[in-house]
Order: sequence, then structure tokens, then C-alpha cells
Amino acid sequence: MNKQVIVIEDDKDIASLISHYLTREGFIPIIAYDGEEGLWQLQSKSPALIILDLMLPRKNGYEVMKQLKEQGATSNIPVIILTAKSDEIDRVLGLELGADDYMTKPFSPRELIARVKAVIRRATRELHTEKEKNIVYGKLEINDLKHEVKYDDKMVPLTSKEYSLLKYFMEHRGIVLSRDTLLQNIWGYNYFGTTRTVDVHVSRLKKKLLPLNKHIQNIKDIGYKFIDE
Amino acid sequence: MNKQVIVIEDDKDIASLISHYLTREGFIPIIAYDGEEGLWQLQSKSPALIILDLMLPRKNGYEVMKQLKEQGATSNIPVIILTAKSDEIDRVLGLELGADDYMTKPFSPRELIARVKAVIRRATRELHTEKEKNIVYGKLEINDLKHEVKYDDKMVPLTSKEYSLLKYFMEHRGIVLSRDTLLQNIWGYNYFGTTRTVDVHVSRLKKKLLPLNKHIQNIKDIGYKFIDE
DNA sequence: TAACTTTGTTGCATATTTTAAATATTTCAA
DNA sequence: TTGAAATATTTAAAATATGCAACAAAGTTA
Repeated sequence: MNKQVIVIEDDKDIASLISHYLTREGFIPIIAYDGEEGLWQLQSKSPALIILDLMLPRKNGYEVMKQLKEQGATSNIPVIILTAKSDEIDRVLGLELGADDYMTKPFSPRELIARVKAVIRRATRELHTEKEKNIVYGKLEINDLKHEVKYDDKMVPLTSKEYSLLKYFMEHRGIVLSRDTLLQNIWGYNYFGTTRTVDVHVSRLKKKLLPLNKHIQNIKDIGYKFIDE
Repeated sequence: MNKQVIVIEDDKDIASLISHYLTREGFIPIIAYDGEEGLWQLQSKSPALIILDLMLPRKNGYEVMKQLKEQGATSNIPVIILTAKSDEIDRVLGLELGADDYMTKPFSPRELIARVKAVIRRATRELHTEKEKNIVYGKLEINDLKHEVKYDDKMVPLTSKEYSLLKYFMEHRGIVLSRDTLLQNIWGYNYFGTTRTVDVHVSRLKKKLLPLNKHIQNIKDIGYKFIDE
């Protein structure tokens, strides 16, 4: 899942504050200190969300917004408008410009995170059918909506990490997955434990899913692979 | 032609926003900041339309709606429901209550005006009969119209939050509901409390519904699930 | 006004999961 | 076949998540 968030905000304190809280929630903030830079960043990135201050040097928020909406590549990225003015006209304008939400400064970290998540969730909802799809492999069945795993119609109780691991394996059948890849994708980019940890979890997963034992194979010097066939 | 529109909305910013746009389009907005005031206003006015927020102090939107529909004088005035809760079910409920349209916050002024005009133009005259909408699950019975919960035919007094929580669980049986999802859909879009709040309410709900204790399960790292079976 | 009620937050005990370290086993090149 | 390196498994400590009582705040009712 795409976790990048572009923050276009000239006040460094606020930018780093936002950045800090986004990071803490597992997002990857990319900061731009003015409108030009923001648009420039957008040429190479495709973030899940843009947080845009209205008052910016070089190119203000309104202009940025307009350009965003003009270009097909960016027109669907949700935008949260930031503004110090609580005046309603600004808000209105924000919404008329096509923003998905707004926040007035000062805002609480909680509010920030809640809005970010809400907007991303809303924007993702259309593509959400994926989650409703079950993963079935032989007698194995993963129902993500219910967060349940069954083998041969019997529930297999898994811990959170085991579940993620299994799901990841199932979504990448036949591909070699290095321990680093697994750590990156399941534990997250800000995890700094040892790669041995992966082994332990794989081991435990295999123990709970004995019938699939032989499918989860170690690839020496690299990591693991779920063999399909 | 009657151009009065009563806006029942406690958020002053939103109220004045709506008011501003209505005025610009030639309507005459009358603002009420809570349900009581809204109903009181309705005794002397007979507007072409009511714009009603669901979450209101003193008397919430559901109650207002109910009273509107009970009284002959007001039962034919079209209503547009405003809600910060993004959940589909809430929307439906709004419509089942007899609303003519709904909007979720945040909305664009354009959208607002379009809907206002559309609803007024349509000027529907049907009388909406209130149909019973009960959720029954084993010995549990939720009468949404009466806002009552019974277990084994005995009344279970629940607070408003507990009620919403239970209802939400019942409407999403078997699905994992993250704390964020619950906050979003029950507490609403503008709520920024901690996710632990959910735990406390779940705990209180379970305590009042001991027989269903085992059905409301915690899913570690995520949230809760009402297990069906 | 005082007594209740509801709601949100915090703190702490408890339960569960995760991690790292220790130990056992396997693999494979020489 | 051997032994160092890699991997598997076990174990115990550490980290994390949860349940819920208790408090505080705000609203409501008598």
C-alpha cells in the first residue's frame, strides 16, 4: 500500500511537526517548502495524499491546486488543505477547488492523523474490492474482511504477524522473498530488528500450518519462497 | 414562491457557509443551532426545505426528523440530511427516516446548491409511512425506530454510544472493525479522541449484554469483531 | 442547586505477542 | 566425510495490546 504523503508547507516547524506525526503512523512524508517544489516533487512521486498549505511562497496553494486538478496524473490524488485563516471563504474556496478536506491551524496531531486516514480511506474505497476478495489456495482460505484463516474448513488461529506473513506469501506465490523484503513489507520501513526475526515467525507459521509445511521453503542465503505448483 | 430554507446545524462555520451560499442563490436561510431550536422555528415558519444535521445538541437529527414526520404540518417539507459519518448505512437510515436527500461532510457548496434545487424542484408529496426497522439476532432485538434494545424480551438500557456501537456491530457481523473505522462511523468525521475510547465503550457494552459477551471479540492489533455463528 | 447520567481519558493489572539469545539441526563446499 | 555457515526451534525476557476501574468533565434532570 502506498504510504507516501507530500506535505507542501513553508513553515518549517509545522512541516516537521506534520512529518513527525505522519512518520509515527507509518506514513512516508515528503516535504516541499513551496508550491513550485511541491509540483516538482509530484512529477516523480505518486503519493496517497497531498497536504497543502494555502499561503506559500513562489506559487500559492490555489495555483498549485489548480494545476493538480488540470493534470490527469495528479487530479485524483486527494488533498487536505491547510490554512491559518479560519475564515469561511477560504474553506469554501478550498472545497470548491476540489480539496477533500481542510484543517485550520493550529490542529492537534490526533486531528491530523484522523483526517489523513479518513481521506485516504475514502479515496481508496472505490478500489476497495480487492479486500473483499478471499485468497484461496487448495484447502487454505484467507478471508481478509473477517481476518480469518481456515484450512480444510477449520479455523487456524494466527497472531497478527503470522497472519500478515501468510497473506504476503500467498500474494507472492512462487517468488523468492528476501528477509529484508519481508521485513520491509510486513514490519514496515522503520523497523530495525534483526533478520533472524523473520525465521522465527516463519517457523511458527509453518508449525501452525503443517499441511503447507513443504510449500514454504527456505532459499539459502536469501530468504523464503512459497512454492506453488 | 417560497424561498425559505431552515438550516439546523450546530457547527457555526458550516451553518454560515451554507447560509452564505443559499443567500447567494436567492434563498432565505434561517439558522437553528440545535434540534429544539429547529423545531421551534418550524412552528412559525413553513420553509421550502429543511437542511438537517444528524448530530446535534439537545435534540439530535433523528429525533427532529421523527417529530417532523409525525406532525402533519411539517411532514411534507422535504429534508436534506447532513452527516459527518461516512458510513453507507447511516446514509440509508437517513433516507429511511424519510429524508429526501443526504450529503456527507465535507461537501462542496456547489453540490449543496445543486441538491437543494433538485429537492425543491422535485417537491415530492409522498407521505412516508414509517416502517419498522428491526434488527433481530437470536434473543437480541434492536428497534431502531424506538431506539430500544431488548434481550430475551427484557429491555436493556443502553446509552447512546453503546446503542450505536451495538447497532454497528449487528450491521457488520463477522467483519473485523478497526478502532478507526468505528470511530469514523460512530463518533463521526470530526471526532478526534483516542482509539482507546472504543475499548472502554466496548467493555461497557459487553457488561450490559453479558449473554452476547463471547460474540464481541477483540482482534489483536486491529479492533473488534462481532462473531456470528 | 444538587444529584444523576453519559462520555472520554488515564493508569495499571493482565494477557498476548514479539524479539533476541541460546541451542539444535541442516546444508553444502572442500 | 567434515565443519563452518546458515537455518530451525526453543525459551525467556521485553515490548505491546487490551480490559476495565476510577476519575474528570460535561451535560441532564429533579
